[in-house]
Amino acid sequence: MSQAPVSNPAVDLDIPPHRYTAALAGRIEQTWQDRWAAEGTFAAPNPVGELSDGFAERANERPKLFVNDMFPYPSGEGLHVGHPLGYIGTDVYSRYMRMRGHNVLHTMGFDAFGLPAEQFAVQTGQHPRVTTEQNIVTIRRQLRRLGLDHDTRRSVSTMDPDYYKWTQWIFKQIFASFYDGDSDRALPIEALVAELDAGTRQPEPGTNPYGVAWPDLTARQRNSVVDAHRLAYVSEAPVNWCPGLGTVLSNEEVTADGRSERGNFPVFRRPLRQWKMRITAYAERLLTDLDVLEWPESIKLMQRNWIGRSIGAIISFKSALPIGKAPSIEVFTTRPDTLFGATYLVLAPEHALVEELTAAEWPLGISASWRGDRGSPADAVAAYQKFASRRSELERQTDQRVKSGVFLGTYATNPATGDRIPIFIADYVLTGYGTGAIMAVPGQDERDWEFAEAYDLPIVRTVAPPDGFEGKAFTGAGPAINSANDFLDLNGMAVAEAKAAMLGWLVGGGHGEARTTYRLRDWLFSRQRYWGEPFPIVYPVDGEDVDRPIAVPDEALPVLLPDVEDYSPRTFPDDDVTSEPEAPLARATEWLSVELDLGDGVRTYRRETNTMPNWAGSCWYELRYLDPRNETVFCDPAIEKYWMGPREDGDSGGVDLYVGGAEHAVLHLLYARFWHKVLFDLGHVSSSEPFRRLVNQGMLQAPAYTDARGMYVDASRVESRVGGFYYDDAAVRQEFGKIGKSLKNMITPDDIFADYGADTFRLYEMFTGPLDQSRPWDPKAVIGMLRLLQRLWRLVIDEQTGEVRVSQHPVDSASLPILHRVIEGVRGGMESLRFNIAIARVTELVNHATQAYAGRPVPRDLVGPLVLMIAPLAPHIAEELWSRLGHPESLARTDFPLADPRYLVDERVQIAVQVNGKLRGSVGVPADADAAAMEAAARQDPNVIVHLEGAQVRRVISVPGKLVNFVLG
RNA sequence: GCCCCCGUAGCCCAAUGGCAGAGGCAGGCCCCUUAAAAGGGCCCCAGUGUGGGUUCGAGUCCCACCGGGGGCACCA
Repeated sequence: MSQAPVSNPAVDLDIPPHRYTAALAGRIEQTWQDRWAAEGTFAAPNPVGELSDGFAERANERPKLFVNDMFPYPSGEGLHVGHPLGYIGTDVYSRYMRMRGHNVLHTMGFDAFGLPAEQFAVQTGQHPRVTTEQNIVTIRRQLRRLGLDHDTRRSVSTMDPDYYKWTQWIFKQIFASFYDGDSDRALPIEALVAELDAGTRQPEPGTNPYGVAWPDLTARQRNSVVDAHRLAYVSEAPVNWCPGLGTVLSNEEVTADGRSERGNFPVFRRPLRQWKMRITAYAERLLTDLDVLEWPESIKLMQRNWIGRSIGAIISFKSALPIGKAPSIEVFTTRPDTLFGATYLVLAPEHALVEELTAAEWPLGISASWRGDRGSPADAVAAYQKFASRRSELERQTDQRVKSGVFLGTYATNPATGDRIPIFIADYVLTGYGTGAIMAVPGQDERDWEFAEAYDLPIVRTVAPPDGFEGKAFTGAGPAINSANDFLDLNGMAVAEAKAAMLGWLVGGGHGEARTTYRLRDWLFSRQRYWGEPFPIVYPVDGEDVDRPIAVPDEALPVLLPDVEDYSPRTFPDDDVTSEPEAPLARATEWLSVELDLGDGVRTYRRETNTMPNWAGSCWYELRYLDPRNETVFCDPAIEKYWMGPREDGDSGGVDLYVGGAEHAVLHLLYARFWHKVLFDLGHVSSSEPFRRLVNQGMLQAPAYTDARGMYVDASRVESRVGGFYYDDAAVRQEFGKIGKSLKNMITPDDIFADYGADTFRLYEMFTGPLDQSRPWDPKAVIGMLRLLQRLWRLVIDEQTGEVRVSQHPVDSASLPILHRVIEGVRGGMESLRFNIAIARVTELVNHATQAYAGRPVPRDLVGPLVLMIAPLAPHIAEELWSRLGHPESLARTDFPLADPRYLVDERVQIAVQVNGKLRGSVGVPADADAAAMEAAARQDPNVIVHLEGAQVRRVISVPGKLVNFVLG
């Protein structure tokens, strides 16, 4: 590597030949990027295995640190200036911590599967792999140009078969497991089968629909029962079908107004046979383990809300059907105390008991509204079910929540009152929550009140509203009323007390039990798309186990994504409710059918044609970074333990610092926690959480401009003049918004590299505020950081000769306290991720040195620490100056400067003197002056004497080193 | 409708409950320059969104409201 000084070509005679310009910065930066790559400066050694070279020198006896960014989706536009905000933040932090002696792992990969790549590929007619690979090349170049300290050996891409082989392997692990409620963890499915065979365990409720016990089931039935316990399973259930995208979506991918998060298409609920992951089994652990994570409270709150724990009771209502078959209806309620006010029941339209509970004909005297104007209950129910299924979530919103439903013609008995109450179906009750059925208590529930008003049902208050209450349903706290029978009297009790009393009575009488439910639903895991991981699943085409999903053996992994003629998904008109999903892989006719010997001879199987959602690859990528080339295991346990293992008892372990956008609060971050916990339960990882500490970087907003018509104009062509902004001499209006094509305000890092260099760019992005705060990108303010680097450069390098101009003299005594205070401040800023403060401190020192040593060389002992302090922020210029100061080695592992405490305390300080809290003077005292000495000094101040004149001093507040306050009485 | 975060100079941002300003941009003046500026220096600029409260003392803690941003929303 050439160490010949780089200088400016003599193009402009007026600029000093060795001034730090953007052009010079660019040459320095690329030189150092080459050198870092050639020397493997940022290679983080593993304790064992292929990447363990250098562990003894670089890692042994040192603490480790695993810093990770949410990896990017490689879109066609490359990066804009908003993307690197977090990447630079983790880079500064990891460089700082490396200088603090840590073995730091920092790398970057690509979340390469997903919808946009597929859509882009369809548009351009190229294979998504080709376009995605091109995009990755572009982004890798941009990341390198930023000077990030990535260990590039560890980069992964989720579309790489060597990577998705292990995504499929983890899927198999999940598929081969069930959740054991007794030990509260996932266990291998074999353990379940063994216990069922031994009779020490019964199938979970709802998993054995055959009406006979396990020993009497046929082999096929047993398979079905076992499969229903798996953590990854196939089920026929209402799901989010999005005709506009041609695929089903998970709940997390549907917005509150019933549209797809991507593309904003309407979403419909309809029953389809799909793969799901039993994330609900982990609801409680996903909730409680949030407590130990160092995450932003807002993100924890969003996850808590999403998981949505409700504590309440299951209550059983007997139906009044004719002799023989009278099923009980189980409802979930958080307010068992209001049971005396339950005047009707409501089932979701899709509830499993609806058919059974539908009467043959209407009882006498039923009003037309209850009957839905139909001749028979069966007609009314069928019509209503059809109506409900055809309504998109969006329509349900826009209907202003007008309540609708029909009567089944059947009654149930309120176990507390013994009253006969009607059973309805209505779409305000949701299938997937609780038991899909409710007891309606209009007196204490607004929704039930509205329905009761619409259908003229009785309303009984069981909680006394306060005097003067004029509302309808009363949902607040108050004493119970109208709540007594021969065996139970709740009247007068407060809500909590009444709940407990009611629950005791319900349990004693066999009418119900305590129950906690969660809003979280199982994760819909299959997609009808091409560009994703194929499932490692096949189905026998004939025989006893026909159509049973079977995992292919590990040796058959990866199941490669086949090439198909047409990888575009089959999409439909947005509102085509009746359309059916159609997987592109079903067109790969040769791939579809496979001959395998899975232990019972060679047979023919058909492959699963759904693909995994693009969240799958990001559920575990941080683990693959640790051991990216391992061909026998997804990650060596010893390596995982080293980088991610718990630090002490009770610690979750996980990535030490994870930085990314808040938009993944309940998608990626919840799914990744779930997968990680399964891997933990099965003994594959030692950490129980993937990300110990999370920081959300803020969003960068850039100026955008609208013309008189309100249309966005190209921001790069807008000129700023006195009195406003102009585009082609026409006045335009400035606003700030998300950077991107739609606002025509794209700014790419490449532009900034060319105009200022990467170090200036890095400094600017870190300077505008704390990492977690959103801020505007002000194109005109970038120059300030270039000026800073120019001043720093001038302290070390003579702009005319290019010679190093530092002196060997000691730092003068006036500069020492400043130097050490700055060191202290920079450390504080680095550690709290408030790099803006670190930069301000460095600027202070640069400005001080510039003035204090104007016209004479700056001492080496001042410049050295200065260069090291700016190194994490502006690593290229720091390396260059460090090298020119005579150090042959990279500064990446040089100790970060440490403040000498002797210089942090002043000998004398100015303290404020207040009288009644108002500033009246200022006096100098020795820094270690005690309260009495400070008070004595304060009393000497002429202005203070005036204010104390003739007054009674009631109290004196003395804060050492800060102030004295006289409180007059 | 409910929940969370944020309001400090023209702008971006600092300030363990203790003298509101560290740093940068913009603006003004000066130096360097034939000239210019992406060079250097100096200067100007707010009483902390509003109203209460706690305190000797509040930008900081508490309450209410206003403004901005985000999340959730028929979840029993």
